[in-house]
Amino acid sequence: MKTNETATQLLDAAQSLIQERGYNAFSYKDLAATVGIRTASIHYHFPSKSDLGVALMERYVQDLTGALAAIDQKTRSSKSKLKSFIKLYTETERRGAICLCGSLASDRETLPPSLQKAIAQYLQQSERWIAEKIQEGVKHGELGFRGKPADAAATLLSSLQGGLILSRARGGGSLLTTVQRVFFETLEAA
Amino acid sequence: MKTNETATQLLDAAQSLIQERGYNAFSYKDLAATVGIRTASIHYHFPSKSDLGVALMERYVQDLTGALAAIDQKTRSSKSKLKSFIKLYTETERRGAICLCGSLASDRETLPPSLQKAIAQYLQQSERWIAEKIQEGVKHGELGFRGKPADAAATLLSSLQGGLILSRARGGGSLLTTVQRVFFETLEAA
DNA sequence: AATAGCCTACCTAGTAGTAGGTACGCAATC
DNA sequence: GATTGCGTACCTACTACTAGGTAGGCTATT
Repeated sequence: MKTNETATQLLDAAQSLIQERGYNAFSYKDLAATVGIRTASIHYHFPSKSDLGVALMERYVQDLTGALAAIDQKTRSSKSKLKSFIKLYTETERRGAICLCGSLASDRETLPPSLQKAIAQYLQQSERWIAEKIQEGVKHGELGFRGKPADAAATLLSSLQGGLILSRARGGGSLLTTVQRVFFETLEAA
Repeated sequence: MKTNETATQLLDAAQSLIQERGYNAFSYKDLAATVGIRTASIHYHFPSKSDLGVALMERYVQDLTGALAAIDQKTRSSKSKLKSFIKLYTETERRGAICLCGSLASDRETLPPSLQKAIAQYLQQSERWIAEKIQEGVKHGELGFRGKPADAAATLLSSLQGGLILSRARGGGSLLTTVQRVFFETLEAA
């Protein structure tokens, strides 16, 4: 098998496992079983577990950048852009998973600094993008929010990340639909 | 040393470790080092790690029940009750920790069912209490919120739990102050 | 004398990671 | 066009260590 293929499979498997169980609750053994190679061979692609984690977050940040660009391109109104963003989270919720970054952030204190940085970067990028869209929406009279866009952005991201965790703890249901509704009630209160 | 004393010390140490690092990232060895006994002796108090986890969540639920009762007793207005509730979280934030229950909820899929139930109970109890206060506030004309109190309650709890995680990922600052501000802006938009 | 609380000494299973080797493909050289 | 040399992608077998957990003994209190 080609390097990239196996490496990609390993990243995919690791991502699923982290989103389902957490960074400290998966092993190279789990990965090996999923991909169909031996644990030792994983070290060829990712010398250490934290190397794998860093690679995973790098890919995740890239995916985010791509997803945000796609939203910006194909959607016009700020409100529908924000809805598309939230949809990224409701899809994760439907899978019964939590955000890779949220999962890693929970385990933050046990992770190497390089991973901690990647986590912060992902969240910061998300937050900034949300704040931009809110600001635009307010500017164009689409949204009637009088507070600071950055405040609403931080709150939305918090409630999405937390919402995923609580949703799973509830054992199902669409908590994020509720979060979205409340969020737009806040923004549209004119 | 008396049983209760050691057991309490073990619970305290375990709680700190879980709030800092997560359930799967602490061991009886860590506990033993903190409390000053051998790992084997911990099994005398808590035969298995999940027994410890369950005992911990039971205590945490009791603490919550007590805290909510105390708030209900000493505070009059719904708004200040909600503020007192949020203060429980800002104190956790200041310690650089996350909620015990939120931490366990992140690791949910790796935990025994008894613990999963305890987590759900804690969150449900919190959510119900918040919803009650919002409903009261609206009824007494204190809060001008037109949506469902249960929706706002679920959203607030999500943003508090998520906020604790994001705040730590940021490496400081008072994100929850922002969350609180946005929350009351939502509630008071009349 | 019984019991509570902790100990030493051990177990099994699993962890990340390493050492050394094999099979194979792809170039450059003869 | 066969040979040499090197890189890739994987393997088996192992190391050193940690995990939670158990058996049985010692000691101080009751």
